[in-house]
Amino acid sequence: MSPRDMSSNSPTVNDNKITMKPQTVVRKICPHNANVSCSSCRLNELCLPIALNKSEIHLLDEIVERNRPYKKGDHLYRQNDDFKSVYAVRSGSFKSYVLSNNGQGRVTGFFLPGEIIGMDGIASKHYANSTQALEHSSICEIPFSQLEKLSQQLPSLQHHFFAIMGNEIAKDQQIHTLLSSYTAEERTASFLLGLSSRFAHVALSPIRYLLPMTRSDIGEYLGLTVETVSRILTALQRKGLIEVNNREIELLDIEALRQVIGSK
Amino acid sequence: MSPRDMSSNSPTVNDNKITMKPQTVVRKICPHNANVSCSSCRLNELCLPIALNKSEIHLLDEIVERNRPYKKGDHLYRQNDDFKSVYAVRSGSFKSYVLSNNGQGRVTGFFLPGEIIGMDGIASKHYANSTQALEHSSICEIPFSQLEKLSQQLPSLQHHFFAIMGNEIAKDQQIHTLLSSYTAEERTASFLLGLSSRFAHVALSPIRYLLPMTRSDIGEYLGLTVETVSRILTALQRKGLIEVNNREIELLDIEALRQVIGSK
DNA sequence: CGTAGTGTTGAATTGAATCAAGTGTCGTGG
DNA sequence: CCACGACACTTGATTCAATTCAACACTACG
Repeated sequence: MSPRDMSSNSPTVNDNKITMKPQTVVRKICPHNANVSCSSCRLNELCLPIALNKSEIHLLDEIVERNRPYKKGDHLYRQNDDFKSVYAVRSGSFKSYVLSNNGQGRVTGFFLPGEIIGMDGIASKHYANSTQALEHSSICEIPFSQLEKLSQQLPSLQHHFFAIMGNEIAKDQQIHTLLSSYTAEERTASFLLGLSSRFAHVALSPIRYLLPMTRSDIGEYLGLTVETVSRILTALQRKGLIEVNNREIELLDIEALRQVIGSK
Repeated sequence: MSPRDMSSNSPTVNDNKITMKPQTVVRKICPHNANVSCSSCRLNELCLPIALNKSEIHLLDEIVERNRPYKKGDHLYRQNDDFKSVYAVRSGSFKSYVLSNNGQGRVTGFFLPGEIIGMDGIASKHYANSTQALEHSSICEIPFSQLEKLSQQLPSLQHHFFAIMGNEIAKDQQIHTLLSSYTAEERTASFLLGLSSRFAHVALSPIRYLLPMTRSDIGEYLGLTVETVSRILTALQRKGLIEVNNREIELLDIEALRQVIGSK
């Protein structure tokens, strides 16, 4: 159940912190952006606010910039741009990729609602990849220097952001293992199951979903060619483990899919 | 060897925890552990203390535990152990690995002096892999909850640790690209060059060094078999790019090695 | 309603794995 | 200090999973 309901009417107490407060409340109420505040966002639990109490969430709300929506193909930032913010996906999806010298792209990540983008730029102060919307999408931009400042004041925010970064590191290492030892079929099964549980997190069906990315994106992410991805999907379908219709995926036998990667 | 002689003569001061400081100075001066304090550690700039001033470093010194040396094969922690600390390599080297269900291990990382180990456990509170010493090695253990507390007090420490984690994320994504699109030769060349610059960071020769790990470790890390690693090293040697003698590597033509991965 | 992008399928090729048979090296205990 | 055994490493022959090349079908959007 969500924290929600926050007394919408009390601009009173909670802000004592950073400099000024009244205006921010006004901004939060801005009409044409429905679920605009962190406290009322249904992704609450995935994104940064988890573990913050109400007054803390208001402080976070103040630094979050809710940009205009991005349409398919729009870039959030490009490889080597100055690092300024991390981003939380509000709706839609994104992919990160790098371009090799020979022109080929390699996809380094996909991002669904509630997930955080851009942490690869923190250390070098430049984004290490480009990221673009895979469909019409919206984003919360969180200026990193402000996030750092706020983390000084809110131990639970610092703790949570360490956890988010640690989670990213753990996930990246799982992918390392996948890429270094899984077959094409194992990679694909693992990918489909991974998407499944990420969709479940945002209250979408874990057994029937639309792929936001192309076969080519999947291939570049998994270290396979488009043709191989296509063939594996067909093969998994023939075995009765999934049903594929273009971008629509249905997982018919999750247990058997888990078996595919069972020994790994 | 035993946990070292711990000041055999002063059962006094140094044990009790945080909150007191004068004693810590005593500990730092403990004779048989030459570069024991962060401020005098030659890895200063790689590890956490960078960007801290002297009094801040003293605070850090207080929470760092300098464990007894580890010998080859000793485990720092094992997969699924409770997460408690991150570790900075003081000397020697370590590898992290996971065991797959079918018994095979896959190496997820190598760690040289000045590098930080264990961040994969931050989010889940359990280490996601096992890590063990590749040779006789020593470590600084940094209890994470204390690091968090101290980061609340020292903005530059928080900033630096965010950067360390961001760097780990960026590195992991480079490896993603390597594993998903490089050939065996490109992976190997990239690996040798990567080690080269990491050795350079700790003031060791970037053109002539000893591999702390086996061919098999390298293979498990790069997603190749031992045989392939061996063949590639031989091939690079035949081409005159490197000289290999068992674990000893000499980079004869760094520019040509870069060319190997040039188009990527 | 056409065209560019996306996806599928088949046949041939190939890079790396596997299988196999060694040699080399190191640490330990006799 | 040497010999032994366990690893670590190398090299060759063969196999195989995935890529490459090629041709075609679908679909979606301006």
